[in-house]
Amino acid sequence: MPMLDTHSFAHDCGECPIRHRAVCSRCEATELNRLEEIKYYRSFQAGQTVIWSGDRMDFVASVVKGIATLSQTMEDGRRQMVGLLLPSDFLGRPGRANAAYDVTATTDLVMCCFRKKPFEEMMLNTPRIGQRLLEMTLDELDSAREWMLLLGRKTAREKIASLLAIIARRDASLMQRRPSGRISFELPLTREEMADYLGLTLETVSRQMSALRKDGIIALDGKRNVTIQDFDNLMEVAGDDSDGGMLS
Amino acid sequence: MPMLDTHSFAHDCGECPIRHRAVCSRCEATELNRLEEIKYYRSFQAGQTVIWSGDRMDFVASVVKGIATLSQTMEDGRRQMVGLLLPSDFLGRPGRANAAYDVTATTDLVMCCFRKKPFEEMMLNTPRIGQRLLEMTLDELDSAREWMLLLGRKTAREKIASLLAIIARRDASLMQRRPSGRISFELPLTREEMADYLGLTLETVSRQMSALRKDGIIALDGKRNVTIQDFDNLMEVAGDDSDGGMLS
DNA sequence: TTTAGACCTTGACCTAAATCAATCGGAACG
DNA sequence: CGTTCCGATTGATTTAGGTCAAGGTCTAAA
Repeated sequence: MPMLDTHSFAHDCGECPIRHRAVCSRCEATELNRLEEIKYYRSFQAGQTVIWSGDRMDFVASVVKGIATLSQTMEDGRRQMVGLLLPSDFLGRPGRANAAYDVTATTDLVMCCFRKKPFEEMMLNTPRIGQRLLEMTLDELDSAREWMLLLGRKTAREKIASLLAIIARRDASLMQRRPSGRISFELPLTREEMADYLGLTLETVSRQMSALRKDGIIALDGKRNVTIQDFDNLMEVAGDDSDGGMLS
Repeated sequence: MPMLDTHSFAHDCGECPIRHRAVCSRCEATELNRLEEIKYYRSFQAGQTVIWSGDRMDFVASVVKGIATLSQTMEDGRRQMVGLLLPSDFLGRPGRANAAYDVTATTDLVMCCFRKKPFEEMMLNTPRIGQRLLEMTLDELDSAREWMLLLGRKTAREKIASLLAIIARRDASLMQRRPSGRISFELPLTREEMADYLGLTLETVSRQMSALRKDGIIALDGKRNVTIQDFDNLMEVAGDDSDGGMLS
């Protein structure tokens, strides 16, 4: 999970990642020192729940390392993932007291947390933080809407291809290059998690992965290591024209 | 489409609706006069396209009257609605040049537009506008995520019930009361639009509406007038526990 | 009053994906 | 070195919803 940059809300934090750079690029030392005061770290093991939907949530946070998922569950157990939090992504909602989703650590996870009250106060004094947050929230909204197209209208095969494309694209962008041709990466999700993300069952996910392998679109090494034989080809299968960017 | 309140970004605009009140409740006359300067109105007829996905978009806007839909379309014509804009809802994305979705007027529509450049400048000087926008965007994100659960995991019957519940809830809230018991309203959407919204075909929508009628959950008068016999009962059918609030 | 054209409903049939069930593979552990 | 366990795969079968097709209903214009 490499990072391009390690700027942070706080002036000298070496761990919080890129997304916050815009926040601190014109930093005022006093405000940033305050941020430093209200900041603390929390770690979670893979599989641990960060917070349950409906629970009181008195912090906001930023993912430093690892992956977390946002999901909603119906009483009978049907579950839908509604977001993936990657390093640098923001969690929490200023101005709301309770969590709206279950947040779960998919891998080992480190979050940089800020107590909510002082964070909100600071947002008022430092408009740039709010502006950055608005930008990020709009990005997430676009991603969520792209995902709605996938959930509502794509076939199982297209869904799988879309998910693989998104992961590949993210991996490529961390290497600072356009995704194209052959790309390999390790899946950060189990089949069941993929299913919950795509609105499918795990059996269907498994079958479609096998089908894509048989059709030479991807290669599989073990369960987790995926090689995309040709990125453009995969995009074709995904039924995408635009280059949307879910994953947050 | 009644409105509770007609406050606006602009100090003395009698048409822009409630959502913006927080913006101008502490208004500084100078800024608001500037807003007045860059403001203009546009009207659309039912069925007209406000803007196509990918088109240059040099304004942001607020719905004054009528309903607009946001939708995404795949090359082969599959369409998914990703949002509904009701009076007071905001359209547009500060800091992005092109529209991300097709925006279509479902009914006759009046929008209050602001040229984007000056609007963005003003956001910098008037943090409260950005704060309000962040709040609204977070609400929309929650709605979108609730919709993801519906699209990914609910049955056709549950989807229809959910949509009816949402429309009923909105209607009730305009009357300033909690939805309960018997509620009647006029559907603002055709069967096809409902289908595009729910990730179904129009035939399935029609069949499920008939089924709900036969089961005594709803009554239909003509195609558009719906009476919910018992709201709590409908919620049961929708499979909802929480009282989420899509529709924006 | 007829005609035309949306929009909606209903039926018959089909298929993609869900469900149910058996098996496999590899890592962890005694 | 076998056993256990968890995740993944694969097969057989079922089913919810899609597809195709034939009317029906209402409005609006001729």
